[in-house]
Amino acid sequence: MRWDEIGQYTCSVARALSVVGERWTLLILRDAFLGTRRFEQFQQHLGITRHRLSERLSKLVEHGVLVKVPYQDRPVRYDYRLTRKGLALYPVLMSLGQWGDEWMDKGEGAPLEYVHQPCGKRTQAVLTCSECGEPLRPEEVDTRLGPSLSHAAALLENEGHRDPAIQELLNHRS
Amino acid sequence: MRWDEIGQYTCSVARALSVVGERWTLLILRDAFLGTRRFEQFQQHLGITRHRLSERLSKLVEHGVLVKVPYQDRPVRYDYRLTRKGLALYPVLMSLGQWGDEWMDKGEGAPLEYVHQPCGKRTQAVLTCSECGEPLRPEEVDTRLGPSLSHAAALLENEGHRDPAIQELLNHRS
DNA sequence: CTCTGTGGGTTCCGTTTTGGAACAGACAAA
DNA sequence: TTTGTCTGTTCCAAAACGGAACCCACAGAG
Repeated sequence: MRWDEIGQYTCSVARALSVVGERWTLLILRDAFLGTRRFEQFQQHLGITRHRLSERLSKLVEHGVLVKVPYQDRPVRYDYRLTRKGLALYPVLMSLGQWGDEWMDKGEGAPLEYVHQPCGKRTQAVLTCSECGEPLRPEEVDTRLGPSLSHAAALLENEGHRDPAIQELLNHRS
Repeated sequence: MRWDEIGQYTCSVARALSVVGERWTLLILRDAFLGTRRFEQFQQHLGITRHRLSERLSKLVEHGVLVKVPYQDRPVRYDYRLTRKGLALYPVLMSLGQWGDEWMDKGEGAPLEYVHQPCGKRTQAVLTCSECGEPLRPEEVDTRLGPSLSHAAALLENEGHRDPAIQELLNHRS
């Protein structure tokens, strides 16, 4: 399988990465969350080549993660802004940042701090269960096939086929 | 700036990506979280080439995200297991998956479901404030320089220098 | 009305990184 | 002795990337 085909996996992580998994893309989005909107600014902050930047921005626009909003006519100039789909990536960026803060700080402490306006305190991002609010820990989460997949699995089974990837998943009960 | 230098940014997201930001790496880790431990299994599930897989696994081991644990002698064979550092990436993977579920499901619904054992319910991952427990929304979080960075900024300022990236951050108060 | 500056790109070309497939090595079981 | 399994490594063509130069629309200065 080639990297450009990962969007075809039946896996949400793979599908997500098919949009934001290329070099630079997540850094561009981090910058967008920090308020950057213009081509030049992205380019200066990141040191990415103009060509690459142009390519990445177009792809993000194509996938609806960013929109081009004109901020002047003649000559027409655009801001690149996060859409709702783009804003929904906030947890991804925060989690990455959090992990970097904790495990890659080289002993200097986190470069940035975050203050949660509603409560006014310095905050850290915690991933929690939507149902009970407790932190989600990998050992305490059971993964199982969703309706679409288990339906597909049953069909295959009836026909005597077995998708090895699905079998694996079913076996991962341990 | 070249991609292989992004670890030098003063940015936790960049530092995180310098370890897990290459092609395939996050997919390998997803697989690890689903229980995969052996070279062959990773290779079969992902369809990545053996060469690439070997390279990525070595890098993850080098950075302490995975450890090689022998599961038999003669011939010695290793499991690749998540370390604490690796397990700490769970929020990143879950957030990516969540986003994929919501925005890239092609109308089929999420391929996988998650049950939170302690409360017994199907769950979704929510990023919350460590202090008040409310969901963290990008518009409600103020970003500011951490102690290490603001110290560095002050030093630079004294000497009459200004780091454009830091200035940008200070200006992003909007 | 030419000259310089700015924002946002695109073109070209040499260098790196990938992907695919074959090959290697250590042993176990038949 | 042959076959099979697990974990790699080697080699080469194809794709992605980095750097630098170039392009275009327009604004404002001289």
